[in-house]
Amino acid sequence: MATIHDVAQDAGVSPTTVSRYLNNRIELPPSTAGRIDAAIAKLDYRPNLLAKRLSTGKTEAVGLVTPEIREPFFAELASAFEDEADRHGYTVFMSSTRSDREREIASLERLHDRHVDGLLMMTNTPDDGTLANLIGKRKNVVIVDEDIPGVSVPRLFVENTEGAYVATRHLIEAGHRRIAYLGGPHGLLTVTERREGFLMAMNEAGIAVRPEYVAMGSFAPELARIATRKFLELPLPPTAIFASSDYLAIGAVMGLKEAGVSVPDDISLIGFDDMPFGALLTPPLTAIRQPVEQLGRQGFQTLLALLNGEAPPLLTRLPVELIVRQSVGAPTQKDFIA
Amino acid sequence: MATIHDVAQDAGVSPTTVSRYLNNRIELPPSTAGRIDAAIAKLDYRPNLLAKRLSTGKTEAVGLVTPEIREPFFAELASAFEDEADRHGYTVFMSSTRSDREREIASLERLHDRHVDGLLMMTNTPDDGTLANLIGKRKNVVIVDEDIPGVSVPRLFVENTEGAYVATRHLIEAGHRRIAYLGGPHGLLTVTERREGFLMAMNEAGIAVRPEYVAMGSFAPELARIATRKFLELPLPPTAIFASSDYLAIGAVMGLKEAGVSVPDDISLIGFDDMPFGALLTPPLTAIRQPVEQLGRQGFQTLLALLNGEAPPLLTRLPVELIVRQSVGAPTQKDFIA
DNA sequence: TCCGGTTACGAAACCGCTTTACTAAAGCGT
DNA sequence: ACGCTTTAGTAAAGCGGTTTCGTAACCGGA
Repeated sequence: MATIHDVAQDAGVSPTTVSRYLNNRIELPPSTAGRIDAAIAKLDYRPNLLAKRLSTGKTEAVGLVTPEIREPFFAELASAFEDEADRHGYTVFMSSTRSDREREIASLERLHDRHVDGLLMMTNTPDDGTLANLIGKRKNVVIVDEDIPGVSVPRLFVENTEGAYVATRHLIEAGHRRIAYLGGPHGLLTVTERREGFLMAMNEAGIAVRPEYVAMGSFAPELARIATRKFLELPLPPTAIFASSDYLAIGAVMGLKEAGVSVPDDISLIGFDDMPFGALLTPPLTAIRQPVEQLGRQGFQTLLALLNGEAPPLLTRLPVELIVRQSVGAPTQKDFIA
Repeated sequence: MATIHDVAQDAGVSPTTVSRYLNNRIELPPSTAGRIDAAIAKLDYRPNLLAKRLSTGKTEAVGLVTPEIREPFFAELASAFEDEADRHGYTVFMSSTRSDREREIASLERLHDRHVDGLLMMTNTPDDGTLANLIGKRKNVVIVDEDIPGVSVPRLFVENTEGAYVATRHLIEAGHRRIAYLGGPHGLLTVTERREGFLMAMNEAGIAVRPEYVAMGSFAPELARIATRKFLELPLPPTAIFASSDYLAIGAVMGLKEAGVSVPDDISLIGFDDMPFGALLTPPLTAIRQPVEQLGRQGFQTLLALLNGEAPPLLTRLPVELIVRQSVGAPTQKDFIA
């Protein structure tokens, strides 16, 4: 492979000149510039990025840490993030930690190793302080979607509370009062906030929240399925379920289907996320939509601001939106009797 | 940040010694080794990978080029690929080209720029020779899933023909004879092969393929939806549809639902891919499953073999499997009458 | 003709690590 | 006590760029 020296030699100038010419740090007479251009073309010269980076200390690359790239939410966010990065001349290192703390740490180290100029961090397991501690020592980190408490870096979240509130109101306005809630694992910001939004709407409507209508603990569809079955076996089953994530909604759909309960005729269901598959369910899932694409793009922009020495806001909240499809209806007569 | 020089100084040895010690190229007396270890710990030294790479010429990183990381098929493949790479000490650069030729080319250049030691290439738009030309000049490229004709690098495909054959047989064995086919864009290996498998099974069963039962041209659900509506408006509509991709199956489901036709009572449907959402459809989709995970893992292994100077097979075919769910039934009485 | 200012470019140090080639000192057998 | 082999290291030259500092040549004006 040709180096800058080869080009310089061929053009009859010094490497310095070639370097400066290529980086627009010098104005060259057309004749010289022409010779350099010709040499580059002739030798098919491409600057060695490694060398350039070592020399400049900038990598023009950023990292994206996701728990699991397989999951549509993260995949979509990653896609938008990458597109935005690309648009700004940055390449991105994606890594999928599979929610493994070790791998999360490794990706943070990567930043330290100057692989990347900065990174966008996502996690979905509560931090015991390890991550916070590590992030505290690094620069140029942006946290998205789920919080890592105890560090002061820019964060980008959605309006979880507001979203859950709107979802719950939607059920209440449809006439439901016996509303069940499927929540995620304890200790996570999204989980806490969404639960809060749910409680807010219930309180506001003067509806007491029955403990037997609430199931928390995981985002796994399987647990949601089981919890849903339990709801149905209650002497007085709920007339609606708010699944605080579309994955939980899937589990609920499975549980309802098994029990032969039909949505929305027998029971209403609302999700949170609005993943593409929601529209494919039968009936299509009414849900709170998270602005995933924007989360990715704005995540990069925030990171870029950080890299440019600006001071982006420490906390940004993106709005969510209610997408009405067909999984929410009025409670049936039979429920009023029961 | 501490450099190898700082460590050397602190330990009272030369950088050479530290470097060799860290790379296991030298046996040091415990006292010296201890001093170096202590210095490393004390200074929190981490080797600068950029410098190391520049020096060694190896990056220990590989690239993964996908058309669209948002799509479950590629996301899942990427996840497996990354996991396998990680297990072998490689980090991976993922890039999502959005089927844009420019971006595909850029990712190939990246390899040339020594960003990565090698890469796994996936594309889903027919090549006009540009990609083939570029790949021909590079080393350490593995092609997966879809072919780029005209280059001689290791390829990893699934048994497309066999899969389509099995799917078609499954419909025929259920009693169908009026079978429609939804195919993808022309010029793609998977499309050609799957079509071939379909034709094989039909021929073998002595069933003539009616041109009005075949719709090709794209993997977009929307087109499949429209094609499905057309099938239904035929004087003698098909009793079964073979969607040669799950995305096409989604379109078919939409079209059927709109027309109020029920699956599998009125018409049977079979897909190809077996994406996670297939199980969520109503009814759950019977489909040919592609070994996506294995495609990713074996893709990396093949690449690794290439990097190690071995000569992996130029063509590997991974088997597919029929997953029977509930979208295929017998043709109804009414169909026999019609 | 000489001076000051451009113009056009180069030498060399540096980024942080690896690796080749080499050596001082210790250990060992006789 | 001497030569030979280990042992335990080192100096220096890269890898391929960037950047700081500097200068030779030319040019116009007094």
